[in-house]
Amino acid sequence: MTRRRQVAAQTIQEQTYQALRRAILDGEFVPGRAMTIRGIAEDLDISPTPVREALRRLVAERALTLSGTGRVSVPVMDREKLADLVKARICLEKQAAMDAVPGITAAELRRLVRLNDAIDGAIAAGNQRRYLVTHRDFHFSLYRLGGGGVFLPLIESVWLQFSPFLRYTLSQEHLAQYNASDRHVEIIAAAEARDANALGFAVEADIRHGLGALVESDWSAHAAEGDVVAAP
Amino acid sequence: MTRRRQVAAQTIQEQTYQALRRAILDGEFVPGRAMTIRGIAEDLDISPTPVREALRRLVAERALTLSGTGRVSVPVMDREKLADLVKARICLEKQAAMDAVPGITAAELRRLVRLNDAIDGAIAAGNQRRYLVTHRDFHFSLYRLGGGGVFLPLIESVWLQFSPFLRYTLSQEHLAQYNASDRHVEIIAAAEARDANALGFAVEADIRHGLGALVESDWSAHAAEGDVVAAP
DNA sequence: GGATACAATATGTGATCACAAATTTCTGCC
DNA sequence: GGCAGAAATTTGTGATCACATATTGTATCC
Repeated sequence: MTRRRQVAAQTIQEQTYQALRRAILDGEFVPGRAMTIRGIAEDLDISPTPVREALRRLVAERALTLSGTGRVSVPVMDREKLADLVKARICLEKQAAMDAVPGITAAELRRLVRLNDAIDGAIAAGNQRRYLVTHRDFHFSLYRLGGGGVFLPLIESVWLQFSPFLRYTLSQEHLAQYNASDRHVEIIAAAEARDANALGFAVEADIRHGLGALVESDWSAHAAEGDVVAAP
Repeated sequence: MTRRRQVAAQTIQEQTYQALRRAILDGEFVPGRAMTIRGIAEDLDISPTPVREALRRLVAERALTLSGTGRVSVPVMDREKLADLVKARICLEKQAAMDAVPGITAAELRRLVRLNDAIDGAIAAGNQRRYLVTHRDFHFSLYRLGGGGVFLPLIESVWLQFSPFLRYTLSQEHLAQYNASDRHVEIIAAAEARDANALGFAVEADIRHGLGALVESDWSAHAAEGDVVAAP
């Protein structure tokens, strides 16, 4: 594999970044627990340089946080931050959904329906990781339909910030409660109707009902820092 | 200087990042013109490593863009992107301003007044760079008063994306037009009244009247890529 | 002047190294 | 067991290197 950027070939740095990003989004790193450059490099069987650069990127995107001594970890969640992430999601994702309306096709609608079915399946199976992946895919399939240059990176940064926390916080009860009132169906209906206002409101309601409900709910300090017992 | 993070000491990487970030915000890099790691390292009299890492951060923050061959440059502006940046500013900064209301003090209000005077001075002097600096300071002095963990980095990323373009686009005419209807005075009045709704609307009006007005205005392709003749 | 081919030079990338500081482990004492 | 201190080890940082690729410069031809 050459080192240059070609359509299929990617730099080691980019591959490392994507692997770490995916792992963070899927909640594979315990919040608060430091990772080491050399540890990741050994895991991936590469030199530390691309790891360093990938970590820099993820810190810049707020997926990771840098300690006073240069150590890197997934940040621990707190209630104020969670409330801010909900607000950020609402303003950004509402706008992104509305901007997506001109790009909605029948194929995209079918995709959304399929993904929502997959979300239901993940919840029924109690599979948190699959829930995170399909849920994320559902939302981003919609937002990607608008212009992707400005809003998508902002939204991605926000998702990087709350997803690890979700992995350790969402109980079966939360998921069932969330799914009992399926706002995704409303999102799909508004998208089908190409009604930007209804779509914006449906996305906002989904966020408030989902992540927003966690702001006031009871999650232990351990869940915020990653419940070691519950870790896979 | 020790390499560890102490209250006063910063890593070379962090200093490099801050210097580059400042230069980008102040429009010192011509959009579209590639910079080189070794060039910056030579300018700053350091090795390429911290430059690489700083550039990675700035790419992640969308201040810089990476070409297919790994080259880094300040992105060229286009109309759709500018419109999206305006939308992103409105939703993010409106929320951040409203969240800032509980933190407004008399000293902060005096600071905003002083900064608005400085903006007027920069416009009267036809000093674009000073305008960019004071204008930015005005806005961020307000937004910093709310929780800084989520919204500030998002807003900073957006500002990193449009500020270089402003440097090469804003004419005296634009600045005078912008300042003829001083929305900052309205922002200050709403802040003084601790009226979150009025403040949110004032911030939105300011953005629409300022950056928003540029979406429909006539700026040449050269300005989007940085007008070499007009460069300092 | 423009196009082409080739040579020279520059560039980004990943690897490796050295070193100061941070962290962990070990030892001795109460 | 807890605490303190020392020793050992690990870690992040910046520097440097090698190399494949990209870019620039030069020569030649039409």
